[in-house]
Amino acid sequence: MIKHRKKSSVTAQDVALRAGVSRAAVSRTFTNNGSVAKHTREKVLQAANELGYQVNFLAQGLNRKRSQLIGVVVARLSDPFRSGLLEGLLLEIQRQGYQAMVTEVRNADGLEETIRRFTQFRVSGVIVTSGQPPSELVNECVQHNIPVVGINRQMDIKDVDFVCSDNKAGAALAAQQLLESGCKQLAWLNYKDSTWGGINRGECFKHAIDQHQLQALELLAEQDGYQGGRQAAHQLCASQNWNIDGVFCANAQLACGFLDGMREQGFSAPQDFHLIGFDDTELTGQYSYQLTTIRQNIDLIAKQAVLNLQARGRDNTAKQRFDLVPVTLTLRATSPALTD
Amino acid sequence: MIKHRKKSSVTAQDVALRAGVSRAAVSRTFTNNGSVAKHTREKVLQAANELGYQVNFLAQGLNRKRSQLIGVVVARLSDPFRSGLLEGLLLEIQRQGYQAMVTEVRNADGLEETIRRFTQFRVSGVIVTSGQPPSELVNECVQHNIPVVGINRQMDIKDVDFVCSDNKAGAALAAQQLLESGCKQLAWLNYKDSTWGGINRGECFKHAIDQHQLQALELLAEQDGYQGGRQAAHQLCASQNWNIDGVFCANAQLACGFLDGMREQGFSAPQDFHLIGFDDTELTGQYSYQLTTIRQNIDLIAKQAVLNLQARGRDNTAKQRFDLVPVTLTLRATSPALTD
DNA sequence: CTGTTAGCGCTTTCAA
DNA sequence: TTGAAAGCGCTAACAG
Repeated sequence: MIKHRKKSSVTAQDVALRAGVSRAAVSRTFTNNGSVAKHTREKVLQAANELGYQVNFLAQGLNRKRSQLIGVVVARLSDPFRSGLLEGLLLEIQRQGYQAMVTEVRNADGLEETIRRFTQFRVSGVIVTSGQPPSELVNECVQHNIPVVGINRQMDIKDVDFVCSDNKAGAALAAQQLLESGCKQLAWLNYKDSTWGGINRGECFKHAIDQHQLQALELLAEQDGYQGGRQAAHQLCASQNWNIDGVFCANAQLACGFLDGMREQGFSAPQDFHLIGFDDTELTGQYSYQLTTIRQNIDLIAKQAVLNLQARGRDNTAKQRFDLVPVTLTLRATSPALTD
Repeated sequence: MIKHRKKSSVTAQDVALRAGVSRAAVSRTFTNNGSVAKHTREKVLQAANELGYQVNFLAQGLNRKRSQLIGVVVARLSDPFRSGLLEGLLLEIQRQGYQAMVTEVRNADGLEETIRRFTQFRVSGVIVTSGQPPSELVNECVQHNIPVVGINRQMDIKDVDFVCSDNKAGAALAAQQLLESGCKQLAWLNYKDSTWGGINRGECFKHAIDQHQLQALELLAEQDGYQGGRQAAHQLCASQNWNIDGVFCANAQLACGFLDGMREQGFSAPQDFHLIGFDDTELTGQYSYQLTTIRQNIDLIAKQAVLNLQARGRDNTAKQRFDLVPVTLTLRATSPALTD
């Protein structure tokens, strides 16, 4: 009775044996690395097929000192823009033949731990969509030759590439639209502990209307997201004789909340005021909102992020990059197209 | 001049050398596996600290034939429920000390490729929140001793554990609420190519009202999501003398779309009809919707899923599990609480 | 409790 | 173009 030792998985050795070649030949055909004779290659492929061979990525990565993993840091996926961005990133990462490791991070400690974990898996790159990577950690990545790219983050870290929606252009578009629509009293709504992206948009907005000798009232929501926007609206209405007629918001959630908050008080857009958000999520297009927004090009952002990772993977001496991704104005009901 | 060879990363060997112990001792202290004298342990820890040593997970996994990775299959993250579920899963996966690999899958081929990739990384488990894993692939997992759990999927695959919201209870709650609110003509709205979860809810709903000698009109949306619901409403209104006064929807997106669609035609809930959705996403609670829904307990689902993975990892001979996670009725404006 | 040893499965020089 | 051989960094018997 033959003891048929059941191996848990087929290895390159098994394939080599069956194809009558060496382990090296198998490796070569599967990585398109060295040169393999057409004939050998076919033998290997057939044997592999018959055996159901699959490369062990752990072993491969260990050897190459680099896995085909890309680490992605996310937070607050409940925000549709953020989940949309993640979706875009996943698609692009997969399209380029990588596999995404994703971590939800709640605070700076979490970020640190996460990035450390990423390096332990020898990822090919790290994409940060939330939080500010501590420069010490980034250094660790650089030492391991792991490229890091930040999306919509403050661009103040050495050795990290950034891709960011063109907040300045977006703010200018919003300002232009509001002013050309005849708004006289503008306001800017943001979460009080906003991320850099929001703050940056606000600064750009103020700067844009400053050109017209105007100033924006600054509304700071106590909470983030929908509820924050709603409460901000309530507060605004509670204040005596407010006369705002044009509002620009740091993101779509705030904007929708603000719109609803105003509605609760009996005001609506565009009748009583104009409203422009930022992000253009699915929600903003819905009948009950029909929000005019600045649209971020998620696909492009994702593509650019992965591209940067790859580029720096090839040449880590490249100069730090700051990519601005164009945004567009999506006109809907809350600040409709101008009809000359 | 000493040639100081710059090693790219610190290995257990380096730590061992510095601490004056063997490589094995280092391994032991870091995996809490064998027994280590307190003193040795401390020496190792200190040396590791000084050197900035981090376990190489690729090597560890290769050796153990199992990485601390968990593969998660997702789709259509634009649906808030789905992104919420992913968030819950990420949190739980991390809490249990694993790291999530996530793949967005668009079709059956993609699922197959993905699961294969997961096995190549020797994941500790696979969580499928979208698509139906081909049983052939599942077999491959089982061979590699990789547990698979499906969430809200059809429970018809051998060797896969399932965790699923209690659709039956949810449908019953919805039916009860609608009937007790005085609705006489019920309808059930679903996407025409719905996933199993939706279909199952519908069947349960029909069954529930059947007990009261009632039948539900079946509304099938041509599209999924918000727009599908909206169009379904338009279609309903276009049909002559419809007299529906209570609607149950397969998910929140459809429900919100339906509500908006009806509003566009001049009808609203709860004045003209009652409406209950399924999922209870952030959106459903917003002022403009205030949808009464059946709430799925995402945290529990996530917890249960990871638990099942772990349990089966320990004992893969365990009996196939079908876990039902309780749901609750969240009463809001579109079908308000009964006031006796 | 500790060190020695033999791999895990793959890639990659280096000669042939 | 091919094979032999030396690791990648870690774990897990096994013997002391």
